[in-house]
Amino acid sequence: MRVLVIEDDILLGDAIQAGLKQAGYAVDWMKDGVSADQALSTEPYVAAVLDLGLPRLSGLEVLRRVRGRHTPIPVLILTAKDTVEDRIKGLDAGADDYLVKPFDMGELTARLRALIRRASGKATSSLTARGVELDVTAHQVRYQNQLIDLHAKEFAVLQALMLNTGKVLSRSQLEAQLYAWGEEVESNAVEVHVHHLRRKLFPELIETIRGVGYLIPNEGRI
Amino acid sequence: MRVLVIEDDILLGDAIQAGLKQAGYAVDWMKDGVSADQALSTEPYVAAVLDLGLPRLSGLEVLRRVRGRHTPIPVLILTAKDTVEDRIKGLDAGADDYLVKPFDMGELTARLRALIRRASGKATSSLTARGVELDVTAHQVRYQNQLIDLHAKEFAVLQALMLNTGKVLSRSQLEAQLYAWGEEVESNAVEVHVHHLRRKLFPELIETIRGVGYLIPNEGRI
DNA sequence: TTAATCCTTAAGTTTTCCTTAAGGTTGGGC
DNA sequence: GCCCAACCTTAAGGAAAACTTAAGGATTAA
Repeated sequence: MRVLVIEDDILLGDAIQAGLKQAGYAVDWMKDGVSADQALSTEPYVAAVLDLGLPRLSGLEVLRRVRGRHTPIPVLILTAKDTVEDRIKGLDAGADDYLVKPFDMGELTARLRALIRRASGKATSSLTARGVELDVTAHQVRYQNQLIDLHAKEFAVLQALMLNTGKVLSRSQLEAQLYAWGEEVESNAVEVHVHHLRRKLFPELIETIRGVGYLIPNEGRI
Repeated sequence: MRVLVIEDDILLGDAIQAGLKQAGYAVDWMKDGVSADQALSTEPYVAAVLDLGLPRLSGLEVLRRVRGRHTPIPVLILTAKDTVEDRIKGLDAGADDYLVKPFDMGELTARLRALIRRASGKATSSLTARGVELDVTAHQVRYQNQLIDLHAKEFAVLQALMLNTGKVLSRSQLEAQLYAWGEEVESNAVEVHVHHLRRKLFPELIETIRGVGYLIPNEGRI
């Protein structure tokens, strides 16, 4: 789950980045509109947190460009308390939610979580596939009524696969979702996580499509 | 299209009910949580509009019970302007969208329409020809309701031919699609893959045009 | 800071599958 | 009907991909 934070204020940006990492996201942080726009058009983020007051290219313009490309990524905008006007413009330009500064980190993560879930088209905050239930909010996984202890990266891999049940995700797609810019891996780390998941849950849960990637099959397969 | 409205305020509930009926829905209206929960577990609604402040059983609890039964029905919650907290709890509990009171009826119907569309629309990118169904995202092929296990290169050949149903593809055209620059093949590899496809599916699926190439004929031909 | 936990790395092992090539078969031109 | 070329069929060797394991490095918590 990779998110992009677009914020020019160093103090605030740092706090947001830290808070979101704490919450388990891979976080990229851009400090101006141009590079944010660039990043949004190339990297697979699940959501973006966007401050409307930005140098070089306004937040509003970044948002318009994103929507102009028909990118359906959820965007949460940050506005100052007194700029009701901006907030409305933001929502009109395609933002999905807003927060008024100053705000509580807990609220930010909660809203982001809700946005991501809604965007994925899943009704509940828990995903289920083949008897495995993954609770996004509580960061817990249950199988045969047992709590399974998963490490953060294992959880992230499983979540990505379960959000895309029935679709193959290539190793590089998984990596792109798991690692922020600058923390890429150059080894078989994903393979190892998959291996651990299979051991902690059950081997058939994750299928290997040789030469293509991994998938969790849909229920109802033979 | 049957929807359930859960609202204890008589005035508001009546207005919502009238508006939705106007918009063409069959509307049931429940005024407390217990009966709403009851109705949701027995009747086939396509969506629910849920006020969070309810007597007997809170809206939040109703929502949790619905999701606890893994009912994937879209739920739109109504909240008062000053209860941001509630709204977030609602979204986390599995609501799909929210509206802040007071709201415009037109907006309610618009959002509801969007939710229902999203819930019913699940796009699968699959090709079909002569009873063979190829799902690109899942990397799966089905024939006579059976999953057929294809290797990566076989899948690629079949995909290329199915994307061009009714057209002849020469061996070199196929090779161009299968191999990146620098890994060209200098043997009859494509022939072998075609052979395997014919064996795993059925021989007539892929026709040979001697001296030209291969094709999958259009439906309606021999 | 230390200690504990978790993640990445890398090397060895296993598995899968792709190419290759040789021999058989078919089809069409003469 | 014969011959050549194109295509089919088969099987095996080798190579690439994925699995497994363990250790050291990094990160987090105390």
